[in-house]
Amino acid sequence: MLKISKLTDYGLLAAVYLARHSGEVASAREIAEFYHLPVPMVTKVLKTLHHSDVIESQRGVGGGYLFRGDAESVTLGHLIDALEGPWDLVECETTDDQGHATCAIRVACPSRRFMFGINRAVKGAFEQVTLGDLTRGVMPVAQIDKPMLLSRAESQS
Amino acid sequence: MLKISKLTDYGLLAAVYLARHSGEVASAREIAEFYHLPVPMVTKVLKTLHHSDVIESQRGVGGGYLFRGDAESVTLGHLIDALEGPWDLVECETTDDQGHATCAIRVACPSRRFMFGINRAVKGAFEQVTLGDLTRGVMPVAQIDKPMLLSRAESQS
DNA sequence: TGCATACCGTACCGTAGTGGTACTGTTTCG
DNA sequence: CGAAACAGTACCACTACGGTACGGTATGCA
Repeated sequence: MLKISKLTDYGLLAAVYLARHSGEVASAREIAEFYHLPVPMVTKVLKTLHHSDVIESQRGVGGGYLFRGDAESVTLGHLIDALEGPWDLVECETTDDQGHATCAIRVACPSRRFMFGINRAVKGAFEQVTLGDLTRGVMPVAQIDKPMLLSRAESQS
Repeated sequence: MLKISKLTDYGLLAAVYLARHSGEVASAREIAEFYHLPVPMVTKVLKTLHHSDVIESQRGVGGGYLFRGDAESVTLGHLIDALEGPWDLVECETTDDQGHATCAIRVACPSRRFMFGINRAVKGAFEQVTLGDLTRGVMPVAQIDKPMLLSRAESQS
């Protein structure tokens, strides 16, 4: 349905919260209450972010999660990768462990090289937005450079 | 899971097929066999495209579907809208019949004005690719103009 | 007139992913 | 030693997706 899962959505919110309070420890409950979200959901997503080394965790009383580092060097693409796992707009794009495309309808592939481009376009857009932008509430505007686009298509065909 | 549904995928393939044979009538089976896809799936998606007035249909013996018009004036965004229906990256963005946002977690909204931007960014990217590009197998490259982006954010806050 | 072709509409179903909950550890601090 | 908070895993209801089936209608041709 072409939408980000709620879990990923929550993850972005949590990441923004921690980035806004950079260096400070915040418990899962604190974040959940701030956004009025179910605590278990937030803990789940925080674990995921921790596994991807986006945030740090501190166990025990007074523990929680914290973001330490440069918010400008963490991209939205990075966050979504961490939260959604490997993803692609179309199945044909997904690759297995060896990096081989697991293509269901091979015959179609040659007739839609464009899908690779669309996929890359969206990923590229995500890659250019940083966590810092998100914390500042930035509203990015995507553009596709048409002329460059066409020349690219020729050179890569 | 942030991916286009297979039905939409099939729809794009079908649209490309018809655009490549512009003005000619092609049956659902012809298209299905070309891409090695199940016929009922292709018919379903062709009906959808027809409902959105993207393609025309001809019933009876020797009938089928055909694309007539300017492939350059049909955008990828248009096609995806037709195939996926109204969509948004996050639920918070979706609006009801009156255009009001049906927001589950209202408190979070102010803290993520960025989501509107991301959403618009992706839609904007889709809007700049035409059916003509798709038939030519173009590989678009998305770009976000960062400086313009920031000034926009300020002016719109 | 009859029949085959092909679109039209709708309903159905198995499966997988999503959203959410629960429970049992394990670490840390007071 | 007990409360707070993370870690890990398992579970479940529900929805959407992918796919199929079937009865209906319009068209062309013999």
